[in-house]
Amino acid sequence: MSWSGGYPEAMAKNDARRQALADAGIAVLAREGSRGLTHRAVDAEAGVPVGTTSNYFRSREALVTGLFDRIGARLAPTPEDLAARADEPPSRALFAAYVRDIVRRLTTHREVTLALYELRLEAARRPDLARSLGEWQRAGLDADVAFHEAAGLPGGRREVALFHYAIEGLVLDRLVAPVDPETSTDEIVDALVAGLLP
Amino acid sequence: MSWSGGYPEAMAKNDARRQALADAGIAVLAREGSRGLTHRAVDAEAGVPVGTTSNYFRSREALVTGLFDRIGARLAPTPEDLAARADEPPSRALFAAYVRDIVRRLTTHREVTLALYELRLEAARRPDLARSLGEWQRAGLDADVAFHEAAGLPGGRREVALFHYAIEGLVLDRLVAPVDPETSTDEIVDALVAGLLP
DNA sequence: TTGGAACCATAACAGGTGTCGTGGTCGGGC
DNA sequence: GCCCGACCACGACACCTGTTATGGTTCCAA
Repeated sequence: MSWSGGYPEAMAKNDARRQALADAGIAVLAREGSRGLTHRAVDAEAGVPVGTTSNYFRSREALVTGLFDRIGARLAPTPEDLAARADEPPSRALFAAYVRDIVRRLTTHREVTLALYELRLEAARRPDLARSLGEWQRAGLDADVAFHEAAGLPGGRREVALFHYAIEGLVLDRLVAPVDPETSTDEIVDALVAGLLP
Repeated sequence: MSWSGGYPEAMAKNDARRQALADAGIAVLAREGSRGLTHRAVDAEAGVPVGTTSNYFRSREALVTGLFDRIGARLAPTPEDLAARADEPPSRALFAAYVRDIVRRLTTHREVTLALYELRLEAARRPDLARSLGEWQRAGLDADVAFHEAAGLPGGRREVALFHYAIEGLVLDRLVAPVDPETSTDEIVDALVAGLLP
């Protein structure tokens, strides 16, 4: 409790290792939940000696923040994701395919997506995290709106946001306990697009 | 819900107290997250001596299950909620009002709703909880579908499920970090109804 | 070669947590 | 009256967690 002597401010900076630890943390977060996310659990998951995670992320708060950054990086659409369909003429069908891709990406990366929901709840009670999360989400929405308008599709920010809500809810449902398992995810997405695209 | 058998033997049975503890647990779960949900924390929240929660819910798993039961009870629509608008002629506007009510109920009971999301994530990694949750959700959807059809509104189970997804996502967004704070929640609900009701 | 800085492994410690046991209190039936 | 069971307060204990300290290792520049 005597930090007056001054512990060297230097913190581990090996970025590859830090990233590996963050990935391990995401895995733990998805598998064990917020409750199981501890320094030692991340150490075990990453197969590194006890204490390593503690060296890289001084406090649990720092660890959570680090995970959030990494999740953002891992879930961000790759450039080719965006470019893939850029040369096709815009259409409702194209948009539907685009949204299907997003949902597929999220449900496929179950681990990362669940970890993100977990962090979202953490943000519900940590204002600083909420701010970061809000900025990140809004930036994502901005990009979606830009894409939307560049494609000449109808609807503005408000309408694109509707998809955001619906997709968030759909993915959570599908990842945890589907209420309507008979209907395929793609069908649902198509129905959403049919209704919500003006 | 199907597990209406007795409590595990040799356990406290005072239902009023058990319920009070569950409510305290919900408060803790919402405020501190899954991580902060401990027997002692519930004791403190409920203002009872240390050990009480442990007496009523022998293990943490039992505690979580108990909370889930209580949340179900607290979020279930009261009969008058359902009957309130039953005598008005069915219309899109009436349905919109109905959905607005639901969303308002969820966002107002921030505590309970956040706790429910928390449990949902817990269910993502505990199959037995996922089963209970699935049954509960499906029962809710059944009721919604019945109401929907009784009101003579267009659309079946699949369409009602779309509302389920959209509302889940919307409420989470609103409770944590709204991406589109300018638009009022009621406006959003109206837009969803306009689009998703066939 | 040597100095030192960054990086890493390990230990230590104070506190928190799940779980079980044990005795005490209270109220209603004999 | 008294006794029995339900209900409850409290303590104990082994384990886990966050955090900090410290000494060793590696590697590059002087």
